[in-house]
Amino acid sequence: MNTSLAKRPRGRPKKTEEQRDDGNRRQALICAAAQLFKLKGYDATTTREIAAQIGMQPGSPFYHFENKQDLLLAVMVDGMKRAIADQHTLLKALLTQSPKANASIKLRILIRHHFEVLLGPQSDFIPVMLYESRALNSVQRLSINKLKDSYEAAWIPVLQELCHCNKLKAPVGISRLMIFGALNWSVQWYEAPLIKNKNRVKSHHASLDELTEAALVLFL
Amino acid sequence: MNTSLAKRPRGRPKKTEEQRDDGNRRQALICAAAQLFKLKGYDATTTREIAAQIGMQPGSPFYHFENKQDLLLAVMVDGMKRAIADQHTLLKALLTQSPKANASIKLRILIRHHFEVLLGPQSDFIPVMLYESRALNSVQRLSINKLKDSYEAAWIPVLQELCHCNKLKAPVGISRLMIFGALNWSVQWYEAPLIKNKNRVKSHHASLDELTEAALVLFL
DNA sequence: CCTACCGATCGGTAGG
DNA sequence: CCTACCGATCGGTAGG
Repeated sequence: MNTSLAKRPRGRPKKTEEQRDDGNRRQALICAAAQLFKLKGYDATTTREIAAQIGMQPGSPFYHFENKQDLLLAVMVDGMKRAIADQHTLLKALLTQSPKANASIKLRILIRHHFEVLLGPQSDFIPVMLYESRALNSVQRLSINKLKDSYEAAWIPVLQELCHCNKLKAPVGISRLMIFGALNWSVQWYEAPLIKNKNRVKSHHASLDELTEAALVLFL
Repeated sequence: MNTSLAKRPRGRPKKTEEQRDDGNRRQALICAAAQLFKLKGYDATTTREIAAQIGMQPGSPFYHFENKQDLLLAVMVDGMKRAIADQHTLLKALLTQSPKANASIKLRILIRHHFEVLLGPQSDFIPVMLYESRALNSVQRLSINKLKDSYEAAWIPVLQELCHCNKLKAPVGISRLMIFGALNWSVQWYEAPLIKNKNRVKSHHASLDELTEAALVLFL
C-alpha cells in the first residue's frame, strides 16, 4: 500500500524490502483475483486478466501460486481470517463497554458486521467464498469449512439466548440457516448507496445500518 | 420419455412423430443442461458433456440451439414458466376451496411451493436461474427478469396484507428481499431427506413441510 | 518476475 | 442429427 512512505527501514534493509515486495505482489494478486472473481465468477475469470490488472505478465501469477485454484483458496482464506478477526474485535469491544449487553445487541453487532463484510468497501472476498466454493477441491473445501465454522461459532450462543427468552421464534439450527440466507442473498440485490446506478437491475440503496435494523425487526 | 409405449398414434403419423422427436430431443437437452449447470455451474459445464449425457454427438446440441448461452436461457425460461403456472394453479385452488383464506395461509402456499421448486424432485431449473444469471447477455437477462417479476407479483399483495395487520414487522420491500434470500439460500445447504448423504457438507434433512413451517414462524 | 511457448480443451461450423 | 474439423483461448511451464 504505502510503499512510497517509510522508504528506509532501519535493520537488515535488503531482505526486508525483498520480502515486503514479494508480499505486496502476492497481496495485489489476491485482491485483483477477489475483485474479478466476484465480478465475473471464478471460471469466467482468466489468470491473464488477473495478471494484467496489476501490470503482470500472463505467466507471472504462477510464480506466486501453483495454480488458479490455490489463488482462489487464498482469496477465501484471507477474507475469512480478516472477517473472523474483526468479528472478535467488535464483540470484545462491546463486552468492554457494556458488559451486560443482551443478546439482541450482540446480534445487531453480528448482523451489522456481516453486512459490512458482504457489501461494504473492499467486500469482494467473502462473496467469492460464498458463491465460488464449488470450484475448490475437497481438501481446500475442508479448510475453508473450518474457517466458516469458526465464524459462525460466535453466532450460536447469541441465537440460543434469543431462543430461550422467546425473541427468536424458530429453533436455533434452522433460524441460523435462514438468517444467513437472508443476509448472504443481499449480495445479489444490494447496490452501494453512494455509487450512481448505471441501469443496473439491482434495486436497493438503503444504508447498511438501515438494512441491519430491518433484519432485526423481521427476525426478532 | 415413453417413446417405446404408444407406438402408433392414429392421425398424420409421420409429421407428428418427427415433431415429437424433435421436441423430445430439445427437451432432453434442456433437462440435461439444467442438471449439469446446477451441479457444476454454467462455465464449468461443457456442451460436449450435455450432449453425451443424452447420447448425442459433440456438435449436435448446436442443431437445436445457436449457442451455449441460448441453451442456458432455455433452461431458465422453461423452469420459470412452469413455476409461474404451478403457483397460479395452487393459488386458484386455494381460493376455490376456501375463498376467505387469509394472508398467512396464502404465504404458506407460496413458501411451500417455492421450496418445492428449489429443492423438490426435478428442481434444477430455478437454482440455475438464481445462480447462473450472470452468464446471460443483457437482452436475455431482461427477458428472465420479466418472468421473475411475474413470479414475485403473486407475493406482493400477500406481504402487504400481512404488513397491514402487523404480522410482518419489516416493510414489504425489504421483507420480500430477505424472505427470498432465506428461501433461496436453502439450495446451498439442503439435502433431500430420502437420499443417503455421501460425506457431503450439506446438513439439513427436514422435509419441505417442516422447512415451510419453520420459515413461517420465523418471519411472522 | 518476464519471455516464449506448449498441450489440451472447447465452442462452434461445414457438409452431408 | 453425425462426421470431421477449425480457430481461439487458457492454464501452466521452462529457462533465464
